[in-house]
Order: sequence, then structure tokens, then C-alpha cells
Amino acid sequence: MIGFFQRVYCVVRLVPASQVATYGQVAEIVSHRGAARTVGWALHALEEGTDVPWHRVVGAQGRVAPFLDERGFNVQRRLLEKEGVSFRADGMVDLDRHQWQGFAEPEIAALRQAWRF
DNA sequence: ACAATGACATAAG
DNA sequence: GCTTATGCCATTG
Repeated sequence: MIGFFQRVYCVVRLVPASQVATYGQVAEIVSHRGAARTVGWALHALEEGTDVPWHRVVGAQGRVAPFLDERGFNVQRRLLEKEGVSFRADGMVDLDRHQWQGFAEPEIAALRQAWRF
């Protein structure tokens, strides 16, 4: 049984480039009951230079984290745009085009089996 | 054991 | 679009 944070990181690494998942989606896979808040906590704990593509996780409505770089640009948005993710006029990710479809039940079961979770 | 802390989600005003 | 309020949950002190 690996830890909760490790499961979060594992799932986030499985999100393909140019696609995004919501905190709730990740939580459904790594937790019995939706632990969306704690997913955010786990990503917040990541260090700079991590290999976990944290920027591919957004809020339920496509909201990105409000972190700005030294030039005032949103860090998460810039990373996503570099992968080809398009944004709407209101600053949200275009979920209709880029939301990850997630896993089917058998795949989720296999993951939990591997985790003994 | 308890309380506080969030990069959440949803609903309501 | 905003702000609250409520439910939620793993981690930390």
C-alpha cells in the first residue's frame, strides 16, 4: 500500500500531454470518497522541477491555479498553452476539447490492485 | 485524540 | 461573474 500522495502523483503522470484532468477526477481514482481537496494539497507539496505534470490538473470548471511568474503570467496556463491547450475568453481551460476521459472501471481496478488499495 | 489547514466541489444568494 | 456556506479528506502539529 503506497501513500495517498504517491497515488496522486502516479495518476497525474498518466494524464496525456495536451489534456487536463480535474481534481475531482483524480480523487475518484485514488480515494474511496472524493478527496479533491487533498489532491490539491498533494500537488501543492511538489517541488520545483518535479517530473509530475501537475499543470494538467485543473478545477472542475477549468480554473487554473493563480500562481504567477516574475513577469505576471500565470504559470499553469503557460505550461498548458505550450502543450497546445486552448483557453476560453474567461481564462478557463476549454474542457470540452481537452478534458481527459479518465479510465474505465477495469483499469481503475487494476491500479488499485497494484497499490493494494 | 483534536484542531487546523488547503491549488476542491457544489449549491445558494 | 462574485461571495458564503457546507461537505469533504489526508496530513501535520
